[in-house]
Order: sequence, then C-alpha cells, then structure tokens
Amino acid sequence: MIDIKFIRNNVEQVREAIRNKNEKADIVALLAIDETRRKLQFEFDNLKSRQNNVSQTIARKKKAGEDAATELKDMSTVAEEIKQISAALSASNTELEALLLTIPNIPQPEVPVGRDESANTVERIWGKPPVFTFEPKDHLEIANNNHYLDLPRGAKISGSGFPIYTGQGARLERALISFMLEFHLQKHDYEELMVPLMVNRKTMTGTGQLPKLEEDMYHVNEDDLFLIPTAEVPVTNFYADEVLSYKDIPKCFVSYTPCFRREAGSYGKDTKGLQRLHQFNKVEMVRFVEPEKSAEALEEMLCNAEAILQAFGLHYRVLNLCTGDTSFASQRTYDLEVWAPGSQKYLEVSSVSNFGEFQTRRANIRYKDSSGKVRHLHTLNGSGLATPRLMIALLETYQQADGSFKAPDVLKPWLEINLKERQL
RNA sequence: GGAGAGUUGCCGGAGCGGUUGAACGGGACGGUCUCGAAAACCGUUGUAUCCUUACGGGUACCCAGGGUUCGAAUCCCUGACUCUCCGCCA
Repeated sequence: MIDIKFIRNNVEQVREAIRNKNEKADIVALLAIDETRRKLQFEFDNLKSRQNNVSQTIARKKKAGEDAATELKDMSTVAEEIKQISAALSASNTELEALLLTIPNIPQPEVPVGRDESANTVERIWGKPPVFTFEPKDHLEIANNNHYLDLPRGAKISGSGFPIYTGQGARLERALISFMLEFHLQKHDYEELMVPLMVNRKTMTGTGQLPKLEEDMYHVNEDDLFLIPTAEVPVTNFYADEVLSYKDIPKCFVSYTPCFRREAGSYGKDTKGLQRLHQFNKVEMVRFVEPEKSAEALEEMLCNAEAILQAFGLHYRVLNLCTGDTSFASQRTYDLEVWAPGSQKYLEVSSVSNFGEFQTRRANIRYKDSSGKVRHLHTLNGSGLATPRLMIALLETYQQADGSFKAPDVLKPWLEINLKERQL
C-alpha cells in the first residue's frame, strides 16, 4: 500500500498512477477521511491526556484520605466522551485502511505508459525460432502421441483446466520442477522453502491479491482459507509483522508450489491443452532487499529466470510491461515469453516484478538499517518458471519428425534415474 | 474432538486495579580504564501516531478484539497461537 503521507503530498502523481493502471480509487474520499481521522485523533489524545492527569490526582487524593468526588464526577463525563470519540476514530481508521488497500502501486518512471499489452515494449530477444524439416505439430498432439497427458480424465475428475500428467509426461513435469529448483539453489544461491498451499485472508491481503482479486481465487468457506495462486503469497508473507536486521538482508527464496487460479472471466481464451489452467506447477523466486538495491535485484532475477530458458535452449523474448499491463502491486514488471513453434506464438512463462515497499507496508515487513533506523524492505518476485507453457515450448521445440519427443540433454539426468540399477 | 497450562521489551523473567513504557538479570551499543583485549565501572538501548518550521510535547501499544472502572499489563468475556495429556487419524 502507499503511504498516506505520500498520497497527501503527491495527490496528482497518485491520480495519474491510478489512471495509467486502469484502476479506480476514490482519492477525494480518501483524503477527506484522512482529515477527519486526524481531527478525531487530536481530540482523543487531548481527552486522554486530561483523563490520565486527573486519574493520578484522584489516586493521590484517595491515598491521602481526601475527597475526590468532584474529580470523579468530572471524569465520568470525560470517560463517556472518550468512548464516543474512540468509536468514531476507529471507524475512520477502518474506513481509511479499506480505501488505502484499493490504491495501486505507482509505476516507476521508466515504465512505458499504455492501456494494454499492445503498449508493451520488447526489451530483448534470445535465440532464434527452431527450423523444422517437417510441419511442426502443436504440443497437445505430441503429448497425445506419447501418452504424456490425459486432459479428458482430468476434466472428468475435477473439471477442465486440471491436467493429469501420465507416464513419462509426469516424469518430465517432475524433472522440470527439480531441475529448476536445483538450478536456482546451486547456481543462483537461493534458499528453498516449502510452504502451505492454503493461506488466510490477512496473508492474501499482505501481497495485494485481496481485496481486488477475491473472485480469481479458490476459497474454502469453512475455514476462510484461500488456495494460493502463486508461491509469492506464502513466501513473501514469511516475514510478515517482523523487523529484520540489515545483516540478514538480502534474503532470496525459491519455492515450488502448485498454483490455483479460477481464471474467472477468461473462459474460452487460450484453452487449448496446457495454455491456461486452474492448477499448474511453478517454481517461484522471491527476494527481500534494501530499498536502494531493488532495481538491481530486478535485473538479476530476470537473468535468473532467463538462465533456465537458456539452459533448455529455448527461443524467447523479454517484454517491458506498460503501465496498464503491470499488476496492481507492481512498480515495474518484465515478462518472459517463450516461443512455441507448433502454435507459432510467444507464451508467457515468467513475470518478474519489483514491488518496492508496497507489499512490505501491507504485510508490515521492516528491517533495521545499519544506522538503527527502521524502514520498510523492498520485495521482488519472479517465476522461475511456470511449467505448463514451458512444457509446451519444450514439446514443440524438441519434437521429432516421427512425432516423438527428445528432451534436451540437461534434463537427461532427471529423466533417467534408474533405481533398479542402483540396487535400492 | 475432550481436559489442562501458557502467551510481558532483543532474550530470560517480575509485576497488589492508581508516578509501570514496564522491576531484576542477560545481550547489544557508547564511554572510562588498557599497548591491545578481558574484567570492572558509568551511560544508552522500542514502535506507531498526532501537534510543532524547529526545540519539544501529547497519545497508543505487555497475543488480538470486546467489556467492567474515574483509572486495566493487572479483573471479566470471546478469539488466535503454543505446550502437555486423552481420543481419532495420515
């Protein structure tokens, strides 16, 4: 969330950010409530101060055996007033808080202004589209040829968008997850976390999914818990309500989780095969860094994500997202799009974002810097990567003329583990 | 699911309803001493918010939210979490 003091002093800038992000938020109402709140706070403090003073006088008089009837009578009316103002005050605080949660993060100046994805710019391109001596098939055909997927049965058991990976397909999926995790652990020095897949309302609010995206999440009514749409949520909230030491910073976590998304409102869009799912696997990177270091950390994380695609030898491009395409909580986002030759299009496999102190304000995550000052950290996260579209690109890129699939060499160790030979 | 115990500052740990933002101990930091270090001694050691250009001052916070009271860390209620025992189960 944005600091109320910042909003007070930079109204136009905040308005512009809301506009550029295609959001709606009532700044006028917000400022009015802020004004009322401060007035009430002032009255409350003054009354309390008086009450504290007189209460001590009463104590002294009673101790000395003197009569304190006047003070007692006086204070009972003050107590009543305090009660009323206190109620009004907490009502305004709640209201202000609710409004503040609807203000999006402010995009950084270098983010291109634009309404939708058409205003995104291409940052760079890696590799080239593969050339085939035959007509390349799309991933679903290859998957079906090789018995890698059983989508009809997934639909039967749960509904569309809940895939079943079968046989070598399941093994390939698991290999991707293991490969990416180990890659980040060993080459990029992240620490692994295994986290809960269901989180409470406060946690969802901390990273910014709530209140805006409630409709997009699976919710378990009975316990008021949400299935996570990304590991970002539990991992970023790892330090909620804590004050870290500057010595602990930076913190870099990587976490594999399934992700659950209702995808409300996107029915009929990119539905073929693994393109858009309600449940999918993702390896996520999250960093907690000092404010001065976050811009640099964003570039590093982008490289961390790219390194995976490079290891697989997949052609991709990096997009610099425009204001309208940057998420509610993000200040700046890069998307990684991998080339799927069978479908002849680029598919988003990663989103790498800098959130500044937006999430750490919401989740109350701070650190004490070397001079002893308590400040909000900056958070970043990036997919590294989401598997379904990665699998699409792999299947389509490494398909053979006979309809089979030949995994890139780096994956071989994960696909060829043979316990029988090791006599376990 | 049932029965009990607990939750206080960076940590340990006191705390009768009225100078308790909180004793005492430890840690950390600064200083004295020392060639240096240890020890010893002295001092410092929270966050948020409001008023003020500033100096400074007020208020809130002893798990969370309510209640009783002129006044609550202290009494009452509800909830969360932790621990122990029983039951059930992976």
